[in-house]
Amino acid sequence: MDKAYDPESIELEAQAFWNEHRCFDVDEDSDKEKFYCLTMFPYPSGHLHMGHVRVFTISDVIARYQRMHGKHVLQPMGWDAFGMPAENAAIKRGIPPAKWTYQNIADMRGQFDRLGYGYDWRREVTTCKPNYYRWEQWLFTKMFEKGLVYRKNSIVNWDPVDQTVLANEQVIDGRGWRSDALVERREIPQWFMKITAYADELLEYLDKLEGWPDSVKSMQRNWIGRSEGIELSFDVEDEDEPLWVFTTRPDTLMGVTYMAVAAEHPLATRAAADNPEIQAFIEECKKLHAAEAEMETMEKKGMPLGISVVHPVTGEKVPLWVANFVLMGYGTGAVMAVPGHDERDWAFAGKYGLPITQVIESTDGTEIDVSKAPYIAYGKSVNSGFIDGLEFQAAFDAIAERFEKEKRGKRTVNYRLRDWGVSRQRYWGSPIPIIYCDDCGAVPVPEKDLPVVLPEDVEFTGVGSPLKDMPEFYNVDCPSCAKSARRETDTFDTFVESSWYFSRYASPDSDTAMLDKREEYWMPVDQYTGGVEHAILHLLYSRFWQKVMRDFGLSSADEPFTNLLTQGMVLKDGAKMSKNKGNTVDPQELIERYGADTVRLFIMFAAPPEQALEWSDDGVQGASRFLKRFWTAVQSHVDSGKPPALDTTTLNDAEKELRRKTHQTIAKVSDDIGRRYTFNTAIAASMELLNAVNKLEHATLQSRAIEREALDAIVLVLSPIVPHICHVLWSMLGHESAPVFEQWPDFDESALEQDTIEIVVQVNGKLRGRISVAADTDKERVAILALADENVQRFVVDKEIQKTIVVPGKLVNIVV
RNA sequence: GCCCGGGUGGCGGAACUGGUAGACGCUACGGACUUAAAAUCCGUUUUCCGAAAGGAAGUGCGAGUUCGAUUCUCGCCCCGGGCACCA
Repeated sequence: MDKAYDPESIELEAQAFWNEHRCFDVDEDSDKEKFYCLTMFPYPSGHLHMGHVRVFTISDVIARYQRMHGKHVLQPMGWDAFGMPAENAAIKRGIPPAKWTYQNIADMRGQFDRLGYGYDWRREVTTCKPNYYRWEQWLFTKMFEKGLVYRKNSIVNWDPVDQTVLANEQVIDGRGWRSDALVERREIPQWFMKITAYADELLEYLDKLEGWPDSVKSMQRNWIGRSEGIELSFDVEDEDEPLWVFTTRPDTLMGVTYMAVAAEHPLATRAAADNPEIQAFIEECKKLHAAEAEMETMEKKGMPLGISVVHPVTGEKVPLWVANFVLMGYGTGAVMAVPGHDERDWAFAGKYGLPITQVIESTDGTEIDVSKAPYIAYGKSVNSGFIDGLEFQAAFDAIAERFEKEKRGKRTVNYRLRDWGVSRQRYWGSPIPIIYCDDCGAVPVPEKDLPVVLPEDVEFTGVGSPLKDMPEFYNVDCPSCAKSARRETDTFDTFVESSWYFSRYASPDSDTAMLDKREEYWMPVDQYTGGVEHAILHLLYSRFWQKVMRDFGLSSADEPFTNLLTQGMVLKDGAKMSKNKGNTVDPQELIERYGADTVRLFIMFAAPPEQALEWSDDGVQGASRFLKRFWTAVQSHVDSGKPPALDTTTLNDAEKELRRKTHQTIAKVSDDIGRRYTFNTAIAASMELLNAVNKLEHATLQSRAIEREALDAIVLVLSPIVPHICHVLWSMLGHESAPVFEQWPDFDESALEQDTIEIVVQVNGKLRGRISVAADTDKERVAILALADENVQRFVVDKEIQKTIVVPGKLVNIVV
């Protein structure tokens, strides 16, 4: 009696085997080529979702594939354990964030194991543990000493009712998500990391990241936003200090008809002092919340400040305005406005009746009317005195020289990138290791006092941070002068933890250093896989920290991730799965019903990894059906006894054909998994081969040998994707070893050769016939045979042939 | 608003370097097996015309380059991701 395919029992059997042989525990081995395969670690929400299943399966397939190529593969797992959801859960259920988080981690670990992922769990990293975050506190104090961190005022969303800082996500239509109160912008002192000091290197190295998708590199390039321009000063009437602005278009300088400053600019503050209307406008600006998308889409508004600014070339007076779209934190907090040649300035000038003048004309003589639309493109200067007739670069240089000579300006490089604000006014995060002393100022916590441990047993109300109500936490002595001082109660942005965890996996137990020698062996990560939503922030911060760690001598790697795979989201009914929409599918239920292999197979088959994946319950059925067919095919093959040895010299055509298909499939799957990461087409090719095996007629003894070769191949090439069933089938096929220990199969070049090939014949690019020719037929002969085709003749007769294109081995196109 | 993707049958997708559009899977329909159902197996399935052979149209919309365009270029529409305190 045949054994039926029972996913659960064979999956537990395979997993027990891997555990027993410690298959996925790896230590440093300098004799072997290492392969560090990593996924973005999950936030321990407590529930495994389809997005997790997708990303971890992709990575596990790559890890198992590389392993079969003889690589020494490290695949670790850990937890991005700090963050807001734990605080929200604490408010809702009254459980302390730490307790909730640790429980979730325990629950999720079991779910991961059931899916058969090959992790080295000895290296598990949990970011909310003091033995982890102490080292980022330590590096922060080193960065403090080196001047790479600093404190400055910055804007937050303030909920006046809950007395809490809100994340952008918690501001809904300008109101606090829980209180429904109108949110205010508030300036508070916060800690910043000087990522801008690395802007040029972060930009330059993008060109060296050949294993990264172009789209991600392009997004980072634009995010850093390097622009070359000139910083120049305008004198302000009745003021000693000039007003500095940065512009990338100094060639339009003569078209300046007004200037604008941010609401927080000192000139605006001064003008508001004796003008209640300006005061009211500035107040209104402060109501806007901090997201850039809001800034860009809001109605552009402004008010004249009653201050005149002197144009540095003409000496004419232009009015100074305050405008809601000028950002204090970007550039100098002031802009020169050229409405004739800038979209936003043009709209603003039109709205408030400010003059619009033309100072650039097109180089090709196109008519320009700046009263109808601004002319943004580069061109030739006009109405511009000493730069008249000059094109962009010449005008740029002429202005730069003049201002530099007069010491009123200089060439500057400006970045869109801003320094990284790492302070969070939240409880569930790593404490920032700083102590404030009235005499010594901000003092970093000395190394011997690290880590600053976050108290885990707290009352959590959701109003402010509990740390602010814990004198035993914040009352400390100044490390420098021993006077009583106050500990920082802000915590780090959780992006700090995720900016270096990848290195810590190499030395997770090191308690004397952040990283040790083992880091040298494993880093950089060879393959990093994660959601495309992290294309900018996480990946840029990680690159920055890697460079900082390198500069502190902790690592010799310039970049953390050699190859990057950004995976798309899992959708259901066209939308992201979420509890709010009620369109979630619980992976756990599916695993119980169909087994881990079916879930793995479906999620890899449904779409290529970079694309969004549309969930389909029917598709899961299909995956399960395929595995049953696969099981049955192997079983009936085994049941009919041991096949004879393969003798390739005596094969009939059908056998040759199947053998060709076997080797084509090995070649295709190797390329699809190893190079293209198109797991869906690799699976499709394997399905085709199985279909061909089932169709083979057993006319000779050799046919069973051919069938065995094909089945062996399918088991091996599918083993990274559906490792459990393949583990058992491999043993059913009589092999003593297990697929995890096997080498990836090679394909036989000679099996791919074909005697006759099919050539497609087109007339005027339209398919009109097919001809079968010997593989070595020359071009001329192919053209003649093509023309002779009956159906082709119908379209060629009575017409003059103008051209015949022959694509060897593929097609003939006859142009009439 | 800005930056980055995507748009192909009833559905998920394939077509890798400009060369046969729709592989593979799902659904639906028809058939076999069964008292019946499930499961399994066989077949059909882009649309239109045609009994068939075959023909016409067709990859979001509009143009262009080319012997030939899902693929390249330009313009537009729609959908998704990111926009610095969600992770």
